[in-house]
Amino acid sequence: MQIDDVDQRIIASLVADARASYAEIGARVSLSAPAVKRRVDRLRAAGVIRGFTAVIDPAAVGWTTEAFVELFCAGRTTPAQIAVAVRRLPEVVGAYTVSGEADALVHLRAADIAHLEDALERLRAQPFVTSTRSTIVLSRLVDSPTVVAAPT
Amino acid sequence: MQIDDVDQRIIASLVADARASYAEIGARVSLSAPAVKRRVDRLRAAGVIRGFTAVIDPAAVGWTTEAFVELFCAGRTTPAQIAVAVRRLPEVVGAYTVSGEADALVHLRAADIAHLEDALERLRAQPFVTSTRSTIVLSRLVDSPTVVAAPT
DNA sequence: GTTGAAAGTCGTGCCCA
DNA sequence: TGGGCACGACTTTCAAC
Repeated sequence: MQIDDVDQRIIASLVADARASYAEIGARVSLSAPAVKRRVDRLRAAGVIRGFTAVIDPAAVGWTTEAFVELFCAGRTTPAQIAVAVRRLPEVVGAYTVSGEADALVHLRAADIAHLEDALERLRAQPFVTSTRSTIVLSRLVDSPTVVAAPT
Repeated sequence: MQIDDVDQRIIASLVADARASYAEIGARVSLSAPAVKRRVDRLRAAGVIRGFTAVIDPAAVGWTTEAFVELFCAGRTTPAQIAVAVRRLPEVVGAYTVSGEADALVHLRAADIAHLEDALERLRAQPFVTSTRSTIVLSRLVDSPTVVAAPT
């Protein structure tokens, strides 16, 4: 899909505040509210904008422990298999196939160490997982929900 | 702050759709729109809800290359120093101090390999960085913007 | 792409239980 | 706390330009 820089600025506006009114966004990008709505509808239909979400403080909802787990998988494991498996764990907030020694990197978020260990156990129970290497997060320095190009 | 399970369900609603009206959320949690608004205002003021954002397809905006970079830092480097440095790079979408060999883990998102290399160079230019180890993301299996407890 | 008008919905402050 | 009401603003869909 073609995205011009007006679209970019609309996206940046929505990333900064997803509850902004179309009139408000229009003022920032010099467009009328109906014009903004049409562009947003088009961007949503095209899958560029996947949805709108609230950014929650993980600690406030009791999600205080995080880890990154490197996954080492059996020879003929496909990314799709890994994807299916990790999506079953609600503790998984991110998962990627990666270059290097490990086959995948899984980002876990849990209530506490015990919960984390429990999730890790379920992850290791997958038949294709040969071994794992965990790295506990000590503190969160940056955690942008999404970062998009230049603002207004 | 005290969060009851009505708050939890309101949060879950907003995470699922940040543009839902208060009346809509109220219908799901059996509350009137003003009551929902008051709770949301309170949650925002308390920092539980940090804001509302759009979930963007990174590929659609030209952000196609990702990497995780392990940072090895000089002896007396504080997390605050690392935080300041990584926040200066717009390519950083996440950064954490971690247990294990490395001191920090930085999640980068760039337009392409050249851009990634450029960002990495700027990261390595920090005086406290003694060395880095990069892991390129081959594919994104899961990338939840936020995951919160049980839905409605 | 724009404007302007229509009807319906929503946000939000205020008051009462 | 919660709900109800009221007013103004916003959304959304038209039409016509």
